[in-house]
Amino acid sequence: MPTVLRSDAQRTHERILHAATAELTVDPSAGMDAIAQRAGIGRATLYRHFATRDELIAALRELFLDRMEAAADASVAETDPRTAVMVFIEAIMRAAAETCTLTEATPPEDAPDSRSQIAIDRAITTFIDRARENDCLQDGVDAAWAFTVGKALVNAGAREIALGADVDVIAPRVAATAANALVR
Amino acid sequence: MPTVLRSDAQRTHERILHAATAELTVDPSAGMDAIAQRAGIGRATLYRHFATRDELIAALRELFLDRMEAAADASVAETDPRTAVMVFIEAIMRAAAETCTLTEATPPEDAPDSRSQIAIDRAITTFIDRARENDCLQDGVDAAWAFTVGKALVNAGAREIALGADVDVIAPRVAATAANALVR
DNA sequence: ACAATGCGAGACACGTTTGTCCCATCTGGG
DNA sequence: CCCAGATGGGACAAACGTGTCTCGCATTGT
Repeated sequence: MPTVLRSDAQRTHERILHAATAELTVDPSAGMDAIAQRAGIGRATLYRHFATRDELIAALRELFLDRMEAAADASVAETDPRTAVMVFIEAIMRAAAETCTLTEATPPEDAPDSRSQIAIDRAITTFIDRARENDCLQDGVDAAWAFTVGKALVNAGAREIALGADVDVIAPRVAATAANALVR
Repeated sequence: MPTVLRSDAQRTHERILHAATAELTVDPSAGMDAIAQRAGIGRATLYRHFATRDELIAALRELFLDRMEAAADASVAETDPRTAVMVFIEAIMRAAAETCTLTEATPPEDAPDSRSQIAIDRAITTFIDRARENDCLQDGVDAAWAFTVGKALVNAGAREIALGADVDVIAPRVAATAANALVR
């Protein structure tokens, strides 16, 4: 694998990311064979792009964290708590539908993920504090629970989409549901 | 395996159900080895109680559907939509924590599950209709979405509990969050 | 106490998945 | 045009999970 990819190889690379997202969202224990097949490539080619299954999953996770970080930054700008949640969640939802997955069976492990995790935690904390000030937080919601609920709903939405539902109908719906769940 | 179990065998049987619930909730692709280990028994013993992994999962599913059916019946009695959701979800949540799991990677498959599935569908439909009449349904919520959201939240809660959280704090919290998400 | 039953541990065969390698073939960019 | 780079397919070993079996030891219930 040279340092720069040829145009067709780059296309393949992205097709893999997309296929892996869809396949793993539907079945987190999907094998390399199933992923390659969905991507419409040979298994050998898949291994040329990602040496191991773990490496592929790590790449997906990395990509997703980037998108999440961007969504976090964008949502901190929103002053209204409810709008902030909706912007944040909808962005994440669309990201999850395109090229990424949340770690389902594999929690944050023990690695703190340094980089993006921090930005996300900060965004959530900011949102919680702001909502608390405005007294529009639902009872019993704290940062940890907000994260759990958001993750659960986005995963559910991603699953729907991977199963054929339309992003443009699911994403706003997930955002609205999350907002209702967390904010008064 | 005789028709009636000896007292110790019955204890083992329940320890298996409990351990399998916890293990599979955390990692849906957990192997028989991991389950046996968490139950504190040998792998051979596990196979004496459940001939195959599928059989174990089917038993779990069956148990859970029973509990869900009971919860459904109880919640139809509630006239207030919000209360109905909370009663329903909290009951399911506690059931999921004890001896059962929702099918994560394995959707309803193609088997309609006849028996309990019907009672559950009926409960959800009843609730939706009633809520719509009272005009207290959140925008964009229909039966399918209510099911998806409920499932996602209960799964998330079950995961927290399997990871060590207290049922008595999680169950009401999940119920409240689900109610907020679905009902105005 | 004793016989039936349940249990743990380990060995085993089998199928599936992972990851590697090779070779023939196709394709993109200079 | 041409060749380095990319791909597909197939063969392969190793690792892993499943399910079966056996043997010796512990527990139950009478």
